[in-house]
Amino acid sequence: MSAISRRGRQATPDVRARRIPEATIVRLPVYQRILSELRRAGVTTVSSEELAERAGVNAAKVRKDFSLFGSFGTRGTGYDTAYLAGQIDRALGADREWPIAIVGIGNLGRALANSDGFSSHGFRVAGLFDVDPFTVGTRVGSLTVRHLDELVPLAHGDGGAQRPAIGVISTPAGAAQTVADVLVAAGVASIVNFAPRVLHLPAGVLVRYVDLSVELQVMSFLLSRHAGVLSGARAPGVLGEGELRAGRPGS
Amino acid sequence: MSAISRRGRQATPDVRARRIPEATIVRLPVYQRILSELRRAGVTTVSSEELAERAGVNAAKVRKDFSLFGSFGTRGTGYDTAYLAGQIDRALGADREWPIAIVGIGNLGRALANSDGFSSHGFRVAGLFDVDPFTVGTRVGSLTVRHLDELVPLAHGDGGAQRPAIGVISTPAGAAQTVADVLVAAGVASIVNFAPRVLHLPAGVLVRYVDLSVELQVMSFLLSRHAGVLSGARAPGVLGEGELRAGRPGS
DNA sequence: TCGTGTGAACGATTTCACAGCC
DNA sequence: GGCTGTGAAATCGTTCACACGA
Repeated sequence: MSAISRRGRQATPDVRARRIPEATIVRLPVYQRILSELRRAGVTTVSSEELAERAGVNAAKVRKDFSLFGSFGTRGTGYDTAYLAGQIDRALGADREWPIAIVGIGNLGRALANSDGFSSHGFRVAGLFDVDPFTVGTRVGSLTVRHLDELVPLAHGDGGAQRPAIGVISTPAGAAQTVADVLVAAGVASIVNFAPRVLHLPAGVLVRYVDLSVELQVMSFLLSRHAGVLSGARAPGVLGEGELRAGRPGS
Repeated sequence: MSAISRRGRQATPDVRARRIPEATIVRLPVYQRILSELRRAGVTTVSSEELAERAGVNAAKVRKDFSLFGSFGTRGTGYDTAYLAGQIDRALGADREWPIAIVGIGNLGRALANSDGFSSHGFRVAGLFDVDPFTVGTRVGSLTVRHLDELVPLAHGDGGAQRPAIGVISTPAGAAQTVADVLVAAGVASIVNFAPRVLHLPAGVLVRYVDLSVELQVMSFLLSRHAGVLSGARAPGVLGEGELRAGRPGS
């Protein structure tokens, strides 16, 4: 029960060891994007207020988010856009190289392979895999799609030099668990799963889920409640009037 | 300051008027998916424990989530899978019809148009729009891609009968704001934006954001911290050892 | 004076723990 | 005896409000 034995408690004010809320991490890419735009426009300094406005959050949140990583701003002036961008990159690990393997080269896999978000911030699409004989061998961007069976030997050859840091699953739901097993066998310990399936994996493997239809479902929930309000008793939904800007950016 | 004037406060225990945490709503689709699998497997009853295990959350959360909508279970037995599934559908508005328009028919738009998540739970892809002359006129599934310019007249003709309930933006980031403006002009008051851009919209328009690369960036954050741990001082990241199952399903 | 950085207050969500019902 | 439903406690995240430094 000492200050250090309890996870999350921190006796030292050492910024590098502070626990960062997941909510903060998710906002960093949004700030980063806005900083890029500002820098492209030649803006060298920005206040938490201005940044908050553009990100659709409030200024206190912006300041608190950054303060978790250190003191990046200048009182009375604001934040230096270039310096701040560099610090966010460092916090997100965007200053390293993260080779990605995408498994499942349907429309979604292709969209991901070609997307900016998968080819910047340190990410590099390093391998594309599928099992469909009509897909294997085709080219997507500058890469040729290989058969999934090649993944394990590839990852173990060469002392693991070709092993991807992150595996992305963009297959139909039915194939997701099998693909995950292959990724684990290849020694890939971080998986981002776009298939709507909860994966069962050995402890120590990191998984993050992206479900393309959740936000649609959240929307239908909100619309139903709204409709309910229009046609009957007042029912406060998730959101009250006035702050209808929901979803990720926007508080 | 009365019980009803304060948003979120509720004097009445009326279940239909209770404020539902967004965190709960986001979990409902996951429960729903698991229930479908169980039902297909012929399972008629499930305990909160079992469901929690499969969803990667804890049992108390499952029970609390459902209790917000009413008492669906039977003490000593568990939940009836069919009945529970029906209740979740009702809560999510999946018992109504939600016509969707997808704007931006690249790989992502095509993936969404063909995905199960956009053709079940009450959703129906009702229109596909783009501005690229090589894309307009092509068929995707059973629909022909139309020019974005057709959206506004279509939505206003016929007394609004053809107006989509939800607009989905799957264009490049640069086009997102313009498309959003068109959707608003068409009278579409709910937007799900897959483009990495914060949208500026009139009050009253609901927006939800899906950023395909955030989870990748969260992953690189986690991996950096991990690497930091391996090569230096102990730093508690977002997650401690033992509960590495992060991302959406999984607490 | 202006705007950051941050304790402290607040609000939301999760977890605990157990009473109540089947 | 087993499992739900739920107040109460604990935890986590947001917002306030102001001291402090440029």
